[in-house]
Amino acid sequence: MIRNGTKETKRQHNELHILSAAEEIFAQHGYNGAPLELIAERAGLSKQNLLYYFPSKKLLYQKVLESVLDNWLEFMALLDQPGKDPATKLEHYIRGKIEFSRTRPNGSKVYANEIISGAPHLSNELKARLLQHLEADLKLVNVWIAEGQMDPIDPAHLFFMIWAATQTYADFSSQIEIVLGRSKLEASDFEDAAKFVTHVILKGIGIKN
Amino acid sequence: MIRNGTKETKRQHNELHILSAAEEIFAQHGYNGAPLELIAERAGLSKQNLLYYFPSKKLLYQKVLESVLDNWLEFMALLDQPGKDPATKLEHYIRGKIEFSRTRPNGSKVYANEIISGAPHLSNELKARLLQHLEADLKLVNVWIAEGQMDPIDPAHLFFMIWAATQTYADFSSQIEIVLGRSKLEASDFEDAAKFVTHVILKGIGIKN
DNA sequence: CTTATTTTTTACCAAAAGGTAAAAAATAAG
DNA sequence: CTTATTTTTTACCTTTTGGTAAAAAATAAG
Repeated sequence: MIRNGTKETKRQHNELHILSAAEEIFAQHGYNGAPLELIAERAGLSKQNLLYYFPSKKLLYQKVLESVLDNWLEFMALLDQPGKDPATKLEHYIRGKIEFSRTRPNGSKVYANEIISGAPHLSNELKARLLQHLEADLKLVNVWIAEGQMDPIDPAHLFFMIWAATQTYADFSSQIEIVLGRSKLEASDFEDAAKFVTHVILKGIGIKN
Repeated sequence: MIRNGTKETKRQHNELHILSAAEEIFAQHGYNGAPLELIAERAGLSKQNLLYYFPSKKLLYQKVLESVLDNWLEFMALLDQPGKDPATKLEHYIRGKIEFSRTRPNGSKVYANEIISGAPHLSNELKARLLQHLEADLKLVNVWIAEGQMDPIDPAHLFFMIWAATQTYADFSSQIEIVLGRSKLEASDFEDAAKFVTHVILKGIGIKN
């Protein structure tokens, strides 16, 4: 068995390339509508060669999903956001989510597709991980409410709104592009979005700052 | 040729039944993942018989999409909402969208899937219809801003937020169910959602009332 | 009752697509 | 250079699935 760096690096390189191609094609065509051949072509190899790295379509898809969720959860911890007051932490949280939509729109779309379909491929482990992270965030918001730093709203719905309002710039980009008259959303559009969402939500839940 | 009411009614009845089944199956499996046979089964007839009413899968899908969008646009006209002041009109608008999510979740999912995939089946005619309706709503909000009845925000982003925050209760229901610990969202959940979204958005854009 | 029309069923078909098996080629190790 | 290991290619195979053609059955018209 070969264990040196070079070999491992080449395999990893190929795998990352395939995962990236898969994320794009799955985002555009959905799980069922994405032929392995198209993913392989985008990754620059043959379907059979792709199957050598990922023995099945389902497994490839799950790896993509896992990678996306890992990335998504990075931005999840409200407590870990810079700043001390709720206003700063929430703004960073919202900006993190918008940034995710901007830099990884395909990942967002794959995830959205999966949830819309009833999350048939999402493992219980991933679901648990998501819930666990959210628990901590819900608690923190409840503390803020108890301290009178914001209106007494239901924290769960707050997160539903933040997720929806930020992800829409990735998932529904084709619609937003039409409305804004863009061929593709630009950095300034995402900045506008971040400002807007932050303003409305912070003010809307009565954050004092 | 037979032109009496009974015959026409039977055909229409079957077509509506098929459209309803298709909406459900397309929502759950996406366009490519939805076999005609499954739709036919759900509608209570054979695949070939379904093909008698809708000569192709694409055509069936487009009819579903058209029906959903028609329904969606009904709730679009901000001006037509009851009430005189911005607060009342906006609340009705938001509640209409939430009601759409509650009563036609499958339609919402089909539409979401279509947009996420880049709207490959959405005709220019439907897109134009959507834009036209939105234009009027954007103008109205701009008037409200000019009159100093609300903060000077970008109306387009306001609508993106309202759409996202309301549709999420249909499209992402599987995730929301997990977080709220429900096996299925209940009427009270939608009422909570309507109250929350209305509160945060009206307050967030500085509506005076 | 007979004929015309509509609806449903039966029998197929061709293309797409996921996956397998094994040979061939490339690469690394000794 | 020879051998072992990894990667790529070639050749198939099977199932799924959208769609067609025509016969059969049901229904309505005269």
